Amino acid sequence: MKYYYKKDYVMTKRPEALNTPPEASDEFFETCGLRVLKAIRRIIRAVDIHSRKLNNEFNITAPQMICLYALAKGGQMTQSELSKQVSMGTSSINGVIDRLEKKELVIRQRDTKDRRRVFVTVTDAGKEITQSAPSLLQERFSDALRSLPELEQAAIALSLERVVELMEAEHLDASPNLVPNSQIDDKGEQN
Amino acid sequence: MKYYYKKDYVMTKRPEALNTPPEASDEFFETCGLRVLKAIRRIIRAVDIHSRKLNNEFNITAPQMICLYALAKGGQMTQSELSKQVSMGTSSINGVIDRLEKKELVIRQRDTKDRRRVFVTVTDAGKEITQSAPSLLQERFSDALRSLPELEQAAIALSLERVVELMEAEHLDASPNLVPNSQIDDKGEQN
DNA sequence: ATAGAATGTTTCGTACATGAAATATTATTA
DNA sequence: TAATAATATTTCATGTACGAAACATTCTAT
Repeated sequence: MKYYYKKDYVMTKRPEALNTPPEASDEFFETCGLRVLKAIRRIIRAVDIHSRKLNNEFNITAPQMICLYALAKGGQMTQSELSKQVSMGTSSINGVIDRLEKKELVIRQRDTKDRRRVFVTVTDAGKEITQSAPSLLQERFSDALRSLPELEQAAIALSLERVVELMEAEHLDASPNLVPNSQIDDKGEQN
Repeated sequence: MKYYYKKDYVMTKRPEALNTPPEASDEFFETCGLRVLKAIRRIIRAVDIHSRKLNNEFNITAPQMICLYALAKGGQMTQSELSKQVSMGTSSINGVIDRLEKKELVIRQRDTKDRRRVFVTVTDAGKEITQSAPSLLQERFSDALRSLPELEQAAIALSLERVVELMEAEHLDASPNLVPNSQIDDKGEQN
């Protein structure tokens, strides 16, 4: 029910920290908090710009690629299932699927048993894209990341996940489409 | 000059990794890279959701707050100047200022000397908001962050900034509105 | 002095992303 | 069975965010 970390990657030095810490000086925090916030904004921007570049070069954006990839990997799937897989709201997904469908990388088919459900399936053209460019998403950023020492890669992943944890804790009560979370990560981390 | 990690915050169970390291196995990377990417997407989502919540409760979104705050702190400013301050494109800023202007938290005034320029100024109502709610932006996320031990706060900030560095490296060549960067950070980090 | 370069802002088209409400379908239960 | 509840998708309004192009104004070199 509560958040947790992958068994192997845990912060050392965390036990006493829990006892010592209370008041990190406000001054220090001011710097740090703003640094974090600013960094997040810049990351968001960089992600956006990267996605546009993808779109110019390959006529597919990052969110579209992510959905296509998840569908290719997970097979036929309903939009709400997909939405959990990729951490997006159902209405956001809907637009993305619209665009993918228009490009014929994906088709929608109503379930014949329960006609409320609509399955989304990757077409052959769609599959081709995911195969020929499996790391379009990651691209040079990935190369850069890969070039860092493993330890630092892990540390970055951990920090980001920590931030996610902090941020999502706020919203657990407020996101209608979000499932409790124990549901989302069926295996410690969805996907 | 280089990034480093505080000695205390290292992963457990990873010591051999230090000796093995050069070529992070693709498998390891696969996990790590995807973890990072996924974490980033979730951060983006959390930020967005947080912003909407702000908007519901206080009728002002995070980007609007950020701009207002930057204007209050930096004083009268042109939109392109602001855009550098807050790491957003000029056309994005324009929309945000439109909305702030509509709420009368800000006014636009043409420079009488060089009539191309338009200064944006915070109104009294705007100032009041920035003062009465200086940390609306940060809110509970900040409380959470503040509650972490200093060292971990620092580690998180560092990791995020590392990610920014990696991501922005990709785009330096491709962003028409972006200034070289040495210009942006007048002191290693703008603001 | 004037054509054209440079600078600054705004508009336009597109895509994302969300929550709320509308719709469609199936399940429940009185 | 008929009202109602529950589930699933879609539509709508809003806001962010960007790049390219349109405008407006000033500067510059002829």
